[in-house]
Amino acid sequence: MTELATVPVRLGSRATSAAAPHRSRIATAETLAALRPTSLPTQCSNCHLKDLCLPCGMEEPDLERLDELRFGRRRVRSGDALYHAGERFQFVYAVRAGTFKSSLALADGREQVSGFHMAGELMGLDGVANGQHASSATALEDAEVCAIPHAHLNDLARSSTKMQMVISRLMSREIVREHSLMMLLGSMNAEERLAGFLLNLSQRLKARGYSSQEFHLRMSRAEIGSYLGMKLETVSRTFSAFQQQRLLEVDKRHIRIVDLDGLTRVFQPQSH
Amino acid sequence: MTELATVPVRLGSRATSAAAPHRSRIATAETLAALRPTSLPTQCSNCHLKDLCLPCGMEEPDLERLDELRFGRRRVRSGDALYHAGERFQFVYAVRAGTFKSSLALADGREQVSGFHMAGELMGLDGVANGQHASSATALEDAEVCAIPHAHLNDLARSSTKMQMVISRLMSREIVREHSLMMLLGSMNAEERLAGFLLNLSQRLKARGYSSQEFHLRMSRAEIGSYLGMKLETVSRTFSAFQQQRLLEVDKRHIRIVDLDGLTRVFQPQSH
DNA sequence: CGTGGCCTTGAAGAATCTCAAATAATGTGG
DNA sequence: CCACATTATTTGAGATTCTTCAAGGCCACG
Repeated sequence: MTELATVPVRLGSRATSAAAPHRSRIATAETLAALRPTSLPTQCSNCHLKDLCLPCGMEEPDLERLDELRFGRRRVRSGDALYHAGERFQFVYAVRAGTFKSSLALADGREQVSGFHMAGELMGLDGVANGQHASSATALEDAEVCAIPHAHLNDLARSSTKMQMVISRLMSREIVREHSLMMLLGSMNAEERLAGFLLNLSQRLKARGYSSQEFHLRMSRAEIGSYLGMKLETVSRTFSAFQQQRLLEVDKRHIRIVDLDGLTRVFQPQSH
Repeated sequence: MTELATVPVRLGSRATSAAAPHRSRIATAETLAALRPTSLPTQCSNCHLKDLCLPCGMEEPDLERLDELRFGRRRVRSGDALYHAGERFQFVYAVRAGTFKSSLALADGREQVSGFHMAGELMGLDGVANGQHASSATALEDAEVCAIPHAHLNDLARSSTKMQMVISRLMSREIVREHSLMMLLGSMNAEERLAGFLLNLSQRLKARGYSSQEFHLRMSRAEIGSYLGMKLETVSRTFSAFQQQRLLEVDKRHIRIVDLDGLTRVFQPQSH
């Protein structure tokens, strides 16, 4: 659990207090720990993640039904795998706390990271296709998930139109997510990719109530590089370049977005 | 309809008659035309694509239920769009004949191709997420699709466990497909990408009863390049390189795989 | 206080892209 | 059916981007 208490937030020295992070907290070990030890009855309708996770967009009659869903929670220590590629697919996992990476082992032993997942996001849906997980999921910090039996989820989907919509929408969202990543990989250079990555991260953190301007990366340069299709040295160089362009302030894994518009322009160079 | 009668198969001059294409036909305008004008009642259980398409893996009781699904067919002329990104999502489309590309228009006007689809494959599932199509689908040759109302599909899914499984499995398969494409884009060089692309195409053609060794590309070098994240000149050069390595014989869009093992080794350099 | 993991940076090399030109195939309109 | 415009493809040469190899720094941890 101690591996979470990494870089203490000491940006005050360099960060201007100007860009006031409104009603936002920086995602740290403490906020995570706060969610931890309680052993509530696991019910979606009470969950603090209900607007992000499975129940997202559901109204009372259906939401109630969702509580019929019985599932357990599971802690995963930093660095441990939640599941491995090839294992039998039984559960869909919803992240309660912490961050995960999805990855595949390539033939030659290298690893290809295919996604990062944070609170409220679902993992494992790629296992539906063949009944076995197509990728592995590894915790990047101490984490907790809800393990939802896929069979139950299916039962539930049959019981309500709304429920079914929600589930298939979640799967579709995964497809769309990968589409946009493909665009990133297929047609963008190093700066555009990293900018896109950071903006995406920033938005997702914002949606979770954290600061969208200042955050702590849970993944290494190598993992970012694998995800974005570039070498870790290139990731590092690009961070440095952004810093020099006064778009970011970078201190190891601590990132502060100084010029959001600028970063957005890097990501989407309008016309030519 | 005439735009289909493109390159007449005149490979005999260069192709050794040795590598006998067993029970296989080369996908041509004629085979396509053969499927055309009939106006049968549209039923999945009779469909010649039933082992590839929606009904794949379904047994009698469920298969029968599938025939309750009412949907129309639609012809799409070469170059025309079946749907555009942003349009309201109403139908899932199953390709009956012809080939499509999925693509997104980038901010700067360029196009990013995100997939190619052939007979028996479903298109449009990325629209479930937001109720509007996330990409456009364009016919690369005269084509025909079944337009399946998404609402009907959902009704059907609720009626049978098996049916539901099949549908969610299809969506999951899409996720897995994109995973592997991401790996292609993220960690492979030009030769590995093109080899992977050709091997994938080859397999899919084989599954449809066409020759896996000799086929006609429906897409341009630019489209292949966009899909694989490389420039059209690089695609062309890589084709030439493969030809020189005696892996392929290339005549414009006509491809013959001469050394399948060799091509596979290019794709998957074991260890290194 | 030394070790190992992670990150940064430099310099050289390789892969890919850009620009340019030539060729071939296709379609158009007389 | 021909001249002409158009598009797709191939190929070369130089520019650019990214990777590879190498070295050094920082930091947490034992």
